[in-house]
Amino acid sequence: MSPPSGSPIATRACTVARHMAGSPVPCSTCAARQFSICAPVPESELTEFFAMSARIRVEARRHLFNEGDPAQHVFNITAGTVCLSKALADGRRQITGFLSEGDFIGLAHGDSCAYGAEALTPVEACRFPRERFEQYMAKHPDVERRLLQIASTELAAAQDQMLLLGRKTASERLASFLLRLSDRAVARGEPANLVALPMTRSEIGDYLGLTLETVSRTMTQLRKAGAIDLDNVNMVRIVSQDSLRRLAGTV
Amino acid sequence: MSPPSGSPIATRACTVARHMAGSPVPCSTCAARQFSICAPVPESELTEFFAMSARIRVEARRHLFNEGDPAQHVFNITAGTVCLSKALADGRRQITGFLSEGDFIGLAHGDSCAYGAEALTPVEACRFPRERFEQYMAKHPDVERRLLQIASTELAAAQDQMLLLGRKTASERLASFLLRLSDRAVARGEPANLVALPMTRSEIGDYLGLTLETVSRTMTQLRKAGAIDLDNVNMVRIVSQDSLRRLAGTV
DNA sequence: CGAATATTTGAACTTAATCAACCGAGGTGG
DNA sequence: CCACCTCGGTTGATTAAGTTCAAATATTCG
Repeated sequence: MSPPSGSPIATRACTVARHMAGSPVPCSTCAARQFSICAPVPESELTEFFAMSARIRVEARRHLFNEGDPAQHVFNITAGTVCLSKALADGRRQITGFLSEGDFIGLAHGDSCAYGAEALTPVEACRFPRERFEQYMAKHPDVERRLLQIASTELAAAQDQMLLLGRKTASERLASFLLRLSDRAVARGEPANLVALPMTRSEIGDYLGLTLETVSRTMTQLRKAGAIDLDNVNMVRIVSQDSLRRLAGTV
Repeated sequence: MSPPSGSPIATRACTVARHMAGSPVPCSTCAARQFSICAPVPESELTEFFAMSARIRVEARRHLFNEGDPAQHVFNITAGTVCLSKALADGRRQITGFLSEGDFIGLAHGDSCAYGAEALTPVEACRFPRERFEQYMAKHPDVERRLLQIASTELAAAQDQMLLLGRKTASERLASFLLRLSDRAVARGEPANLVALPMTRSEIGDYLGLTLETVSRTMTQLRKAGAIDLDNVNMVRIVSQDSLRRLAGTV
């Protein structure tokens, strides 16, 4: 499913940095990814970039950081799936996004993390000390510009999600969700009609503002309506893009 | 309510530009505003900035632009209140934010506007041609950096809103909303306990993912609970910050 | 004053949440 | 190896929160 991210890379040679070197060989993990921080950087400055990066691995179910932690690092995911979430005092939580290879974490930070980040699968990531990353960024407007692009894209996605959460019905939410995952799959060169769900029903619920039961029921509805099929619990086959799109309203 | 924004300013001398000149006199409309694009720019480059700005006025209920329009301009609001919204085909809509003096519109644009912008009150704004603004920005990393800050702040706000829309009850939503407005009021030097609502119940509903009836009923609840009082329909007096905060959960 | 618009309140209804039972796959230990 | 346990998922019955439809009351503005 994911590209061969176990390929021989020096432990500290993070994929972001490699890509930034402008190497003609596209980086195996972050190449052409929508959110990855890719910008050409002269070879001479690469050492500096290498020096501040570290490759980390996080087991499934472990947290990269928690809501409220001091914001010490920024990350570029190179493998696996991460979810970002905010919680209320009584435990209700909202997942604000699912991230995978090529996605960047570290925007929207003040001094402390405004959200938590949890690995849903085993995760690999490049980690940069936040402060040094920002100093570096200040010297490289290209990187800053790329980050502004990323932020703008995320903002647009957040607005779509607000429309979904505020105004869509359960089936519209789930249909929209599956279509987005399908688009993502296409963007990374996978077939459009086969959507993997690396997250549980409960996590989908926390993302869509529903309960896990409603997610399950709605999944069954979509199946009975002939829009999707479940190859297994976490592999959805989209049978009819059209009916799914009609069910979704938009996005 | 709003600061004296009718003070003598040359028609094309937009407040953003004035502030950017690093004038010791703080700009009457965008000074110290959280989202305003303020950065020191040498006097010599000011002409260029003036040249591309225009001061516009928009009547209440009129649109600055519609969802789907080609994205031609960016704006800095200098007076009045604007709402940004996205709609579904059948008319359901989600308001993604209320903006007022000092707020910037123009992030998250692709080639076309991802959302519409409507004046809720008479509005004044500085308008910049998008393309020229971006060229200018490219030459001034300071402005770009400021915009990244803005985007990050908006992203954090969007995540708060997702938590609100996905997981909070009606009274928690309304309480959170009033507290945010109160914080905004404080930020502009107004009293914390007196919150003006320049928008209708229906617009509040479209922002909070509720119907106008639920907004009205919930307002009554909060009043009966002794958390707020209604001086008139669009002026809320916060009687007990504490109970409001307790009702809100967070934010 | 009167029309138009916004708000409040009421009653019936709908959607999704809650509570609860059951199913099935995967892993553990006897 | 198999019984058992756990965890995630599905399905059912009931309930609650908020929507919808409807009517009455304020408010604004010409």
